[in-house]
Amino acid sequence: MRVTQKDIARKLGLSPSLVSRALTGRAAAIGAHPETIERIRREARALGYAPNAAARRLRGAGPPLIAIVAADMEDPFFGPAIAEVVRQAHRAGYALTLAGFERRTPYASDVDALLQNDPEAVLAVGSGENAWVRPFVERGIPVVRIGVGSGAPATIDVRVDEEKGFALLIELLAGKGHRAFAFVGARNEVGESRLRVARRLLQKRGLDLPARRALLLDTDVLEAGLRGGEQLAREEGRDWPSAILCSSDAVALGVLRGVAMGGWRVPEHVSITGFDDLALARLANPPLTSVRQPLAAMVADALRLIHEGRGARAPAPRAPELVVRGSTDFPWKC
Amino acid sequence: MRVTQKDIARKLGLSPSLVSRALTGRAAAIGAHPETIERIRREARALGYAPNAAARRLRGAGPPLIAIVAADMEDPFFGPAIAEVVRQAHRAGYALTLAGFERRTPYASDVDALLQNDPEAVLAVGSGENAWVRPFVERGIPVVRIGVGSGAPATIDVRVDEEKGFALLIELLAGKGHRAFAFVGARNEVGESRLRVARRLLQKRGLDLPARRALLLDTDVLEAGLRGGEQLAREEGRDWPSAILCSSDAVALGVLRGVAMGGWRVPEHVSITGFDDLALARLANPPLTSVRQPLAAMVADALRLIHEGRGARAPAPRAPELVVRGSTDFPWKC
DNA sequence: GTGAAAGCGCTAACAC
DNA sequence: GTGTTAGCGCTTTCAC
Repeated sequence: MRVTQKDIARKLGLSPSLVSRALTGRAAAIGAHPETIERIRREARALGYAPNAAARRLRGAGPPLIAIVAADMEDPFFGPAIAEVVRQAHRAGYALTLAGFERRTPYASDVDALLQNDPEAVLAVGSGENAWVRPFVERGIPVVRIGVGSGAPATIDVRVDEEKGFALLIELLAGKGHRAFAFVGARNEVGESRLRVARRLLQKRGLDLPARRALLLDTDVLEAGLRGGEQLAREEGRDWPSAILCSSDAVALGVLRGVAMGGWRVPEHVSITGFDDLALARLANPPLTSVRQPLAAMVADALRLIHEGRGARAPAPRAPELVVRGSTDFPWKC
Repeated sequence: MRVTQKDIARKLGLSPSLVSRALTGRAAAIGAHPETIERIRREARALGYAPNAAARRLRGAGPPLIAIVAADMEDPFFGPAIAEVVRQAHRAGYALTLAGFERRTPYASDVDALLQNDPEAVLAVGSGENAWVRPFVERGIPVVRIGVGSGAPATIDVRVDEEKGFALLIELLAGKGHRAFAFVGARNEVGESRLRVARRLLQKRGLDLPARRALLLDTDVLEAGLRGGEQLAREEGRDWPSAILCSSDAVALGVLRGVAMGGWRVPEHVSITGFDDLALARLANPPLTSVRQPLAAMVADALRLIHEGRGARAPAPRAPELVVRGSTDFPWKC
């Protein structure tokens, strides 16, 4: 049997309420005997007492709960992102519960499990579709997303400034003389959003992104990069793209491999860029030029929004930082 | 306010107990009026009722809880591993709670949070040190680990057959004519365990693994590979190792980059192998020869052990499967 | 076939 | 300074 406050009270000949007060620090304020408090504390430690989280929550006490929704944990972005969420949430005194959705659009049972835990807020990590959000909104539970949400009802999104990010990348590449661009991503919210942004920025410079070079593939991110890279490298004619923008580092890793399979060398034949700047980007061959997502700041934003509660509005997108590595160079070096 | 069973009962002019029975399916067995049951169900749906998990747990009802402990979520192994755990646990009807430890040896507060949730079992994902396990063992809560645990008290470990894995890799390499081996890993349970295994197997073939080529670095896995690879590539003399065994794919990705920085080409100058066969292994440049960890089977083993409860004994290690890719070839091709 | 009542462990308002 | 009591939402005897 688990040790309860009642057990401690009985053993010490005191009342459960006093034990509760002593153990939650509310006793001194009330004016309890310091010595009694100490006795209680000691006994609790001796018996290995741990408060029952379910009872606390039922009572409305205890730390507020954040339900984390992770849409695609196979994506290398998620580990670091969730790690950061865990770190910060823990420091801020939140309890966490994890829901991994098997499919990108969750089953009802996934959502139910979350609802039953009556979270203070839901934190969706990564981009995705929003239909599942409705029951939470109806109950007044804020749903904050780190990433891009699509569809109704809207989530409160903490975003990186994709406009800024691609502007940096395109400036770098255009400055080196690149004129023929391609884009590869997975067909999901991130891919679609970033393709839109990249295309617009290219057009502003009078650079075209023809449909056959704007690839959104219906697979996971790693596979999308691989296939997209291969597909581009197979393209006939001599007007190959000299630079490939990718929707994320995970995609870019696949593209690096894909174009290598097609016989292209990076960056001699083609320059490739990522987005996010995962730890892995530095280890790619060649190391990946990318744009660093300020993850810690974004998680902090998200927790602040959750703290603010229902009326919170999405903050300004966070500016990313260009990280130039070996995967980009002048076009057609050889 | 949340909708409770009492609300439904009041609205329908029934008692809370009948509502409870109807909603948990225990009503028909007792012999309640089918029509009443249907009315209750309908009303619950109409009001958007969701049972309160805290109340259920307090009562001792509701699904059993597994606490997941993830030691190092930045390691690319964790995303896929946790994804698999979530999938299977969900199907088996377990609720999950996540504890991310900030440090590999957790703070007391991390452990406390877990204890307070009174889990049915703890599932440690990935290898690590065992000191934090004591409070659970004392309370009779089984701690199952997917990976290698070190120190007391022992966890129930679901392991891949490392002996078999390295035997396959070494056989492949030795068969190609490699005689000079090196090993790179991070200084943690996985690295140490796999180095031991690899060294023993090499010795059985009369192959030496000199200390200067058996590298365990005090950093995270990605960084360990990077530094280890660089260090090996800097080695003077002409008796360079022709093959580098890595403790995991994550390490091998770093080594690929590290040796490239030292000017070595893979596999022309040196062959490199991973361990785990992450999705990323296929995308490395060159693609990584590795050994596939049967993750799904191992997670299934872990859940079975949890189901069996206290007396469970560790199952036989699962045999991995060799996956040969481009990072291994004959020695000194050029 | 349905309801009343007790209790899971904890906390807080209200005694004394 | 400390104890008594009620109740969070749910399930389960036990009674009718």
